[in-house]
Amino acid sequence: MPPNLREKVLKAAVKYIADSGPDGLSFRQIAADAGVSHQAPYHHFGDRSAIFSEIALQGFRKFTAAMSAPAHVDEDSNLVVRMCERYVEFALANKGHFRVMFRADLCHMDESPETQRAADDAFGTLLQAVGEILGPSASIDEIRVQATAMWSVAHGLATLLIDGPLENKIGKVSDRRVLVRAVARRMIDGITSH
Amino acid sequence: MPPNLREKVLKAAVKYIADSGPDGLSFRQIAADAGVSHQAPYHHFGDRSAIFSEIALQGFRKFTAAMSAPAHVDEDSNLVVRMCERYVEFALANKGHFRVMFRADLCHMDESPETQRAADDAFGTLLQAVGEILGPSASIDEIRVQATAMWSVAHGLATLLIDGPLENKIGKVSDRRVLVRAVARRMIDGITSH
DNA sequence: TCGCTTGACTTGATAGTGTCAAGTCGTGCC
DNA sequence: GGCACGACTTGACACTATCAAGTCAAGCGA
Repeated sequence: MPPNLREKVLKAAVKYIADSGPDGLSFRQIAADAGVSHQAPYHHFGDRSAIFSEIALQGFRKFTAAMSAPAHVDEDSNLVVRMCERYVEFALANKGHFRVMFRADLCHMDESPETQRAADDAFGTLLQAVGEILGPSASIDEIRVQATAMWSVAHGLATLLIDGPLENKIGKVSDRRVLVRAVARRMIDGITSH
Repeated sequence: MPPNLREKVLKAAVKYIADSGPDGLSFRQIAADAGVSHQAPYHHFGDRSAIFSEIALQGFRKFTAAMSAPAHVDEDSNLVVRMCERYVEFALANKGHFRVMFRADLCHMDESPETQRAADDAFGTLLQAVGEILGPSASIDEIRVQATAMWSVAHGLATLLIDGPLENKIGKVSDRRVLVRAVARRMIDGITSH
């Protein structure tokens, strides 16, 4: 009866994870909600970890697309600030994907090279952007350190905002933007004044 | 027969989490390993989430202690760099605790006010340290933003190093120190040149 | 000493879970 | 007509947390 059970299951899983986290996720419950037998989803994903790999794969692709999209008019003019902002906004807008993307214990990257490659691409996007800022004179090591710095800030902010102690303290998008920009500004000042 | 089952269970749980993450943790398995019935641990903790709350509580206390310890001779002279370093080193040295501390879904802070308070204390330590750096002229908002920036960097680095894509890339303590210091230096430059 | 609580368990049962192993059933193809 | 194959279903297994009763020794007031 359902035109595409696979999509339906995937969507339900992402929604559940966004609401309640990945741990309580139950294949059987999803199957019951979709009105199919408890083994129907298993047919499409084979394994509990397979659905997480798939979600992570989608997530990394969406992530890379979001990061490398052309600059919008109401975004910060600075590239690094913009990327930090996008990183955090992506995480907040795609909780269901983001919560899985950095959980190696769920994804089993080694069994899903596609997901691994999508993750590498995502990091590549970051490296490239930082390389552009620093200019051609920067060493690969320098770029790597700066990219790691930027990534850490954005990732730390995102996780603290989603699951951490900042969870309910900064709910409004406008407030979040102010915070992210303020934090990222410090970073970029540090980088360029180096 | 065992002098203190509670401690034994707690220790086993922390070790398991450090090795394999919190998700596969089984009360029954721990009980079996300890040579007691499957309900014995349940008597001490009442609930699966209770043991996570306890671990988080211990973690936050150890964390606060580690952060506010007097400066050691081979540490960076800069306070913020030192705190970032300690943060990351704490996370790496206490994976079992750290993995639980920022997982609100596991801890149920609202049911364990003690753990909540310990977490607040930890954030208080950070705020205080940043306040000292900025001096008495800094506004509370400014301190908060800077503390969040520092926290984000340290937290992002720690999580990326423990479970993220940097997991196996920077294993050596010496390399880690170089990276953390380099990243933190950018931060502090950004803060003081503000 | 009797009765009673209380802490530290044990035993048994229940519901829910992922996963293995067989079916079933309609569609398309040679 | 025969047959493979995708998309399921049904049934069973081992494992899990959790509820509900025991058991059993230590401690204590009367």
